[in-house]
Amino acid sequence: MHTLDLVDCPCTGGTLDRLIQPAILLVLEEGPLHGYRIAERIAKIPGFAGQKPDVSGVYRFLKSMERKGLLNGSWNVSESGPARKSYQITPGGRQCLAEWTKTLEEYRKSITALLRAARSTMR
Amino acid sequence: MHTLDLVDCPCTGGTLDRLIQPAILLVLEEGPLHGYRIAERIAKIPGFAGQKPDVSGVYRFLKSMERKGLLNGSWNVSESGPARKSYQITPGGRQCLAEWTKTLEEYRKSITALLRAARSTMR
DNA sequence: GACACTATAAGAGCATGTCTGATACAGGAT
DNA sequence: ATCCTGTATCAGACATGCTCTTATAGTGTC
Repeated sequence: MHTLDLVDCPCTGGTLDRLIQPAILLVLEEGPLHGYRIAERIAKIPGFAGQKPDVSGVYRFLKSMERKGLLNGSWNVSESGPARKSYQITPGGRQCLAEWTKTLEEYRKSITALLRAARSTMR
Repeated sequence: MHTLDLVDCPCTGGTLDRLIQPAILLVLEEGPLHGYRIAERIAKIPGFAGQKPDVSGVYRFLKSMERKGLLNGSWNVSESGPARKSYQITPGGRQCLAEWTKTLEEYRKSITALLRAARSTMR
């Protein structure tokens, strides 16, 4: 019998994130920070398994979130090292984060319901 | 003061699904069914708020999941009504569903951690 | 000088979700 | 008979989000 190759299957979780934006808002709620540090900080949130999210994606989200008015960005031309763009959360960003928590709670309910149904069906 | 328009913002949950594939597998675990009925059955899972998923997407997933060997499809040329394609879960599909439950449990942990962090930060 | 690490960012490609439209059958209302 | 609604399958197009690759550039180490 030959085993199915599920390495590239979404069931292994490769396509299941979508938490970067609320994570960014959450990290910036603690204080202004620049892209690279934000990615490192997200990795330290328990449940993210120490995994730094793709920084490329983080930069893209920072840009789009600044465009939407959720963040304010400002360039720090430091004396040493490359220029860093520091982001700060806005009142709109805080509002968005509050909305995110409601949405994530709903979402967690759906997942819990699915898991419960799976457990009762699969035996 | 002008309020931010968060209608199209992902924080309202519009971009946060990704549960259709495990839901399909779960429904088919109960017995073979065709696309339209699968969508209706998914809507009845508690936590999906009675909302039928986009049937167009369901059909697309059924096709791709059949290609991967997770499902077997067969046409029912019924005496009345249009032809229906009935799908049945395969052993590979069961394996995939088992993997999905592990993945979703991990995912739920991440969301829980995010929510906990948000609650402690936002006060 | 080569290499690793930090830092920002654009581009391409893929998965997923949604919307629109095409096709077709069935039943009821006008 | 014609229209409308509901059932049923499916393709095309578009937007969003994630990943991978690549480019640029400064810093520190060997």
